[in-house]
Amino acid sequence: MPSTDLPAAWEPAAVEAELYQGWVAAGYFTADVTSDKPPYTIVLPPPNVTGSLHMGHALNHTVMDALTRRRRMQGFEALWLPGMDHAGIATQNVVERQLAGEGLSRHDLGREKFVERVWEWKAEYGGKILDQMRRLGDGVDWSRERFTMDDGLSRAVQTVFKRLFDDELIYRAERIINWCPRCRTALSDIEVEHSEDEGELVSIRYGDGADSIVVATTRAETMLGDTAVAVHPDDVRYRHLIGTEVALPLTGRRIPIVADAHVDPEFGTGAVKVTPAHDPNDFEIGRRHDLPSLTIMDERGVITVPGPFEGLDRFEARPAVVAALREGGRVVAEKRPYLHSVGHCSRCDTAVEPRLSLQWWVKVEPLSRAAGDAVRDGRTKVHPPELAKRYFDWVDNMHDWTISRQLWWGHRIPVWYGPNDEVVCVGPDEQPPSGEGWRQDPDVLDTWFSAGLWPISTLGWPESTPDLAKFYPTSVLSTGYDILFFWVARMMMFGLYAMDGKQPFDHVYLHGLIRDAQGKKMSKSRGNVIDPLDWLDRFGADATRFTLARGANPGSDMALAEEWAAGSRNFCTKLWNASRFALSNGATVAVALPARDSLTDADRWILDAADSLVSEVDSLFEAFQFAKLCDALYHFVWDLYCDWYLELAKVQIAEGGARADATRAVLGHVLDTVLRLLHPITPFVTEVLWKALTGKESVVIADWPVPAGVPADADARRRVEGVQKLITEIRRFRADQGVKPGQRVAARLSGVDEAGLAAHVSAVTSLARLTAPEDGFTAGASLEVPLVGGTVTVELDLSGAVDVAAERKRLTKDLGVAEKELAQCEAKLGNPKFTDKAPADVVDKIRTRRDAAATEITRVQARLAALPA
RNA sequence: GGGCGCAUAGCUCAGCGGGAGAGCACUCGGUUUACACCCGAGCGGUCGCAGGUUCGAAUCCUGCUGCGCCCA
Repeated sequence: MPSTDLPAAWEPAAVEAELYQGWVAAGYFTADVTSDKPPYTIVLPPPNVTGSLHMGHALNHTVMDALTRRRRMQGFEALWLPGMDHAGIATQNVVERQLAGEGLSRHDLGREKFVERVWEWKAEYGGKILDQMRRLGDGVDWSRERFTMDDGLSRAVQTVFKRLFDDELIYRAERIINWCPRCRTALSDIEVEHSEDEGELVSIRYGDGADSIVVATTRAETMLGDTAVAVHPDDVRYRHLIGTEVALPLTGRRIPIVADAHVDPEFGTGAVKVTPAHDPNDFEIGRRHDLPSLTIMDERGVITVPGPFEGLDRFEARPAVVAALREGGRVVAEKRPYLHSVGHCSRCDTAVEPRLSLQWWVKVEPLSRAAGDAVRDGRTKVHPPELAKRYFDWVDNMHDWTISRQLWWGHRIPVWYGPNDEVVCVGPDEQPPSGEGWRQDPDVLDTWFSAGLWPISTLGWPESTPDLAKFYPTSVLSTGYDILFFWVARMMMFGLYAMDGKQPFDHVYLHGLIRDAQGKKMSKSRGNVIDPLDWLDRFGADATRFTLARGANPGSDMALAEEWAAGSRNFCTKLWNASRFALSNGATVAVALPARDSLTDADRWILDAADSLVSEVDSLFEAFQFAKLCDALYHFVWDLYCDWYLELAKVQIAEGGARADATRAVLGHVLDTVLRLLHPITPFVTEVLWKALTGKESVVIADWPVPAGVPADADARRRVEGVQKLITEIRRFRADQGVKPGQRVAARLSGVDEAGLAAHVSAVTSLARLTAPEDGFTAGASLEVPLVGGTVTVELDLSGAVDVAAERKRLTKDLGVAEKELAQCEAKLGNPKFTDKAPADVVDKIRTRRDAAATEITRVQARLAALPA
């Protein structure tokens, strides 16, 4: 029946792809660097080239898209810049696995061929996520898509490395680092995840007789590399042993007993074995006491000490060493299982092996201080602000950063070593030294090193490009709070350093983590992962996005389940159907609305509500309150526009003439406003509907709504709310009396004029399914509805027996509510401390409530008394 | 071990000094001319526990219990 071109149902799958291609083809997302508009920039935290879209991405992308789409509509030159990072370890792992399938290792290919192979892999399989972003509707500027291994970005990496090197903020040092024996590379602290694992604690006696000493360890095999035993200098138990030597079991090697204040005498026996090459604390002890460092494993974690354990993996060597010690009577105690903290590689979950090794480091202190200061002095604001503390805790206590990785895929360290131990760092336009004996450092840089440059390198740095001038600093960086340290801290450090102290972003928005319906973390092993692609297929992009945005309360995680997405899909459908109704009834978007005084109460009420919705959505957007703004929109569309205004509009349109025309204009105006407000969150359905409503090109480039600035009509609102209450009470009465919802009931209203609702009788009649009283009308039942202006009495002809029991139950319930209210109010007013100390307006309000409750009680009691027995 | 956060309706969460809210779920009724992905009406909470501050506490403070996260 609707006389519109709109299909009867909203079917996202049928139109989303085409709409998206249309937007891209129209160039809506391509930022114009020559524009006079103020810039608004978001760089996408680059997803991993090996990755595919998960719910965390979907949430983050929804946020960024909503922010940029709104700003674009507000007249900003909005740039949302996409791209990917090269993910050194992950990508190398993927390609090595592929090679392994062919029976090859990367060493069989050699470095150059291997890197070629990675590029081939990227061309064929990499960047799946980019297509998935299109399905989500991401309004990114594809013309500016970047990859961290691109020439320009690589140049940025080399440039900043050289600068840091020359500023002595990059150095090379031999230290204990986190080593992944599977990836065979160093990891930074942040790439190590700790968990409480079951292991063993073995107590071993070193030396014999009175001079022996017992130490405990969870990594027994490391005793092969012990070069001392340490005790606390004040520990009377061992004071006589300090300076002596004991024989290391199994090897017989003699090692000293040293005194070190960092040993905790309370822990275990108070004596610790010292393995400087395989433990960070021991390394420090070794340094203080000038102990040798014995490396006992190779890069795969295989024992290299000549003897019975040589060639064993560390986890095979551990029980073998314990067994040998046990055999020699050296094991004093064994505790198994023993729960202790173990570090794991964040990429492959292998237990990290602390390893002495020569690596490149960033001296972070001056950089991290600047990164902290930018937030401290408000140049960059963190949302929600509570998380700033966590940021400070991190950047203010940051350790130097290991940036070299023993990989082939990545930015190679631009340092050459000469035949006479020369070390030359080469800048981007410099020729590396050549000749006999010169070689480049074989390692590459941590992926986060290039990712940290992302906000500047993508805009063209180190060149002074127009993009950089126009779009830097960026406006917002959005990411999950779990990777605050990865993205935010590093981008801040490098951005500030490279851009002379200009912060890389004005705002940092940190969203929560996605969880399942029970609030549990999603994980493959739990089997509770929800695939956003599945939702995109089944519910559409808009529903997926709305669900995510609606769950995004600042600082807190969100639980997701299919029901949420179904609810959002229902919301889109509701919007669709409401729009079909409006359009089929001739809703229009006029240049100017009819004069306000020619409009009805309902018209003014919904226009005022739409106006305040605009203000509310605006301030919520500014505060990154996505959940609340979604709720506000949902409530307005469903509970105000659909449930009430559309129903009232039916009555007004039925009047015909100017009234109907004005109603069509209001219907269209409000719908237009709502569609534009919703567009940043649900771009697809709003696009189709808005084009149908306005006939214009695209809501993507429409103006963002602004409040009309007309003072709200409080009287109209009061009367509409009175009408609503009256209708609801009649419906309640009908339901209690078992009257079918569709059945029309003859009714006589009185007191309507006194309540100021004379103009609304037809609305009440229509929405409460009433008919005018005719001859033979019998007022078999009646109800009273107290309103602000007066009480309206409704007499109904139920043409049958009144359900007295139901009526008594209803009235009794009403009485109970009123009595409770009265008791509460009187308790307060009877307390002189309350009347003395509470603000006058509060006391007045309670008095008013008390009086209303008292009146209501009298009224309801009278009704109850009048009921037949 | 250090730090942080959370405990409000069956579930997921808002509210954070003056009348306990939302979505979903649930119950009842429904071919009402946009919509059953819907309409109408309902049910449901001593706001974790114990103290304290206040005329007044879900809301502020202290302690406890339970859960979660980050760091070591």
